[in-house]
Amino acid sequence: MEDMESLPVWFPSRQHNHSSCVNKLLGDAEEECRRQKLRFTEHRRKVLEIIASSHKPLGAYDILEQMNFSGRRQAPVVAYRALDFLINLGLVHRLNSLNAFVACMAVGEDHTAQFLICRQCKNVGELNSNRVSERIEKDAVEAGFQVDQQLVEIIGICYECAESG
Amino acid sequence: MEDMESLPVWFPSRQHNHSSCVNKLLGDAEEECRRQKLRFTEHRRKVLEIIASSHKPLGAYDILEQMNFSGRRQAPVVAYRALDFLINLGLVHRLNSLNAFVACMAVGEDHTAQFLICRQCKNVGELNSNRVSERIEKDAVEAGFQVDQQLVEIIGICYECAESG
DNA sequence: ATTTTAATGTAATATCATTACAGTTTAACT
DNA sequence: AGTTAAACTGTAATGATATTACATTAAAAT
Repeated sequence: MEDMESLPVWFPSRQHNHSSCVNKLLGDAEEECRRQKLRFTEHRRKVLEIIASSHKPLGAYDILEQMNFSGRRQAPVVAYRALDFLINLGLVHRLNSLNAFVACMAVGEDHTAQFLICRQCKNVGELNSNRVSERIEKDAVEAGFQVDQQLVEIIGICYECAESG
Repeated sequence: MEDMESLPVWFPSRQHNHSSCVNKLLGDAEEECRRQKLRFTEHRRKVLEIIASSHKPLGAYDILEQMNFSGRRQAPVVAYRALDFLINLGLVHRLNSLNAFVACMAVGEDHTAQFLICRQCKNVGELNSNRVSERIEKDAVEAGFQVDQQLVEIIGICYECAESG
């Protein structure tokens, strides 16, 4: 029988307002850091802000460019260090098919991040379907494989792009 | 109700003999090229041979090293050109989480390649579960997303590694 | 205050992949 | 067979992504 739970899907709409995302994520980050006694430094805040301001995936060097305070360009490792930190905290995801990064849209909720990547508008959303992750888990186990991590990236066309031709 | 079809899963066993894989793949390649009137050149054959001789994913530069006839080292683009060709033919897959390449173990069979990557022995297999791909397709569509391509990489521990501690 | 741990600054280098263009081979077409 | 077009190769340069190493500074723990 079909599972009838609703899908926890998220995709940025055209009239979507970024600043609320940024605020939410910064809040989540601060709370999470307080809880885990981690330091939310300037670099980390800045990188999170940059990523959260875009629902299109950003490369590490794109982020770096936006980190230039007063013309001073940071070394790549500065961005990568902050990214590692944010990824470990679950605030940022890495898209392996694009070598790029997006803000997590389901912070806190326990989810296997399944990404919806629109190849037209380049926006990225999350389809965090338990049905998918459980199906993968079950079939892998049935095949004798013990799953530690799932990586699901779905490339296609989002609703708005499909509508507008 | 549970779908009872058996899973088309493949994973290299310890006593697995590579040379039969190589032969099968070279045969598949020749046939496919004849059918599509494409040229199966020396570079392409060599790259396929190298990849098929390993079930551990190889980076482009690993492959390149093994292409050195008589000490002469090839330029990277030579490997990438052959890889592109073989990937388009469906004989080789790219693992996005590893920036590496493996031979396809289900040539001809229509499959969405779902990879099982053992983080201990580094071997890679294919779990080509229609149940998984259909679940992804359905849930994405339900979420208003039109799927062109699925990318599923499952990282964990294979049966033999789990057994041996 | 002192010690320890974590984060930063900076430079260098490693790794992965593509572009550009001239030359050659193969296939297709009179 | 000779000509043309298409595909493949050789070679060099460069672009894009990511990590290592190590000295210094800042923060937290004792």
